[in-house]
Amino acid sequence: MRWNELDEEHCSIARTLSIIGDRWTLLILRECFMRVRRFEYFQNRLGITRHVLADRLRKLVEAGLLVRVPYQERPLREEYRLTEKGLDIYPVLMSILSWGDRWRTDSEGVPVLHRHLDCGHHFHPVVSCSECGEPLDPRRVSPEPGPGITDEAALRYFTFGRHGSSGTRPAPRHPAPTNDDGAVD
Amino acid sequence: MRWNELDEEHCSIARTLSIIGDRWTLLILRECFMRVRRFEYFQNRLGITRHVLADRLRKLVEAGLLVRVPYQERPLREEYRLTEKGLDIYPVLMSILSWGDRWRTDSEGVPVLHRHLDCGHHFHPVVSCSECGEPLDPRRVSPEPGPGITDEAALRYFTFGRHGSSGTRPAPRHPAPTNDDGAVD
DNA sequence: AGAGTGCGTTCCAAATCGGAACCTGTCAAG
DNA sequence: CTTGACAGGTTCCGATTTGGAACGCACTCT
Repeated sequence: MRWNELDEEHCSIARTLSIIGDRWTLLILRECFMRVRRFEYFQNRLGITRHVLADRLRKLVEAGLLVRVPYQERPLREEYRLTEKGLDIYPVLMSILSWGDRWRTDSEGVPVLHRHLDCGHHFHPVVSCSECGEPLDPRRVSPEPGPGITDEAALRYFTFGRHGSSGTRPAPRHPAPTNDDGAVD
Repeated sequence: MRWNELDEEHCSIARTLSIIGDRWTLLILRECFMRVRRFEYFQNRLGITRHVLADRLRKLVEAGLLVRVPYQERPLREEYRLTEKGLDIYPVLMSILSWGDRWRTDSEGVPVLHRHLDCGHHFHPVVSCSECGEPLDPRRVSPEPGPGITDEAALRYFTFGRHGSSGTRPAPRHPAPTNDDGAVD
């Protein structure tokens, strides 16, 4: 599968990754949430190549996560601002941050704290169920085919095993879990 | 900044993206949560090049998100299983999925529904504050330097503008917001 | 007139990717 | 004893993408 076919996949994760799943895009969006809006500032803060930065900003505008808003005329200068669609990436960034805080922090402690202005406390983000409010445990979630899936995609995602040149085969038995090596799933 | 310098950044987002911020890694992890564990199945389900798959699996094992667990001897065959560190990526995947469900779903509806086995309902993930439980609004969160940041990184992240060859300059005034083009932040 | 600013584009070498073929143990069938 | 299948890679090559630096352009400021 080539990368530009990804946004035709019948999977919200694949479709989303076709926009934000590259090396620089999420870092650019992080800067946006830090109120960085201009080409030069993105470039200097991130150390990204100007060429790649121009390309990523253009793609983010095309995808509707950013808009160009003029801030002066003569010469026309525009800055990049988050749209609502772009703002809505925030949970993704915070989830990534939270993982990094937990798993990639050295003895010094976390690099950045986040204060919730509504309650006044330092916090970390929690992902929970919209219906009952409980934090999500991946082992307690069951994916099911939704209305927007095709038969072919349903077969691909919901039957275990291989798909492609060699035809369908019965799903293999999972061997009994041997959770003595750090494997937990 | 080159990509392999990213994990030395004093930022949990950059550090995390140095592991999962490439084209394929999150899709591989999505398959892991679907109980896919073997090389051939990853390859057939994702359509990824064997070369790249071998590389990404090796890096995920090195990073501690997956472990290799033997499932037969003669010849030795190992499968890839999520560790707790890998399982903890789940909120990231669900946040990405949720964005895709909201913003990239056509008229057909979402491709995959998720049922929470604890409450029995279809749900979508909500990211909220660990302290007060309210859903997070990015405009109501204030980042602050934490104990693990360096002076240099604090300067970089918390002062607006450019850093690098041309020296520090005063932060520019933000122009008054002109929210008439879809820009919301 | 000359320097500075902001936002790109162009050029080239290096790294990475996609696609296909090939390699290594092992077992089972003919 | 040869052949084929299977699982999990590795090797090779051409195409794409990236990093790094220089350059272009439309202004403004001194």
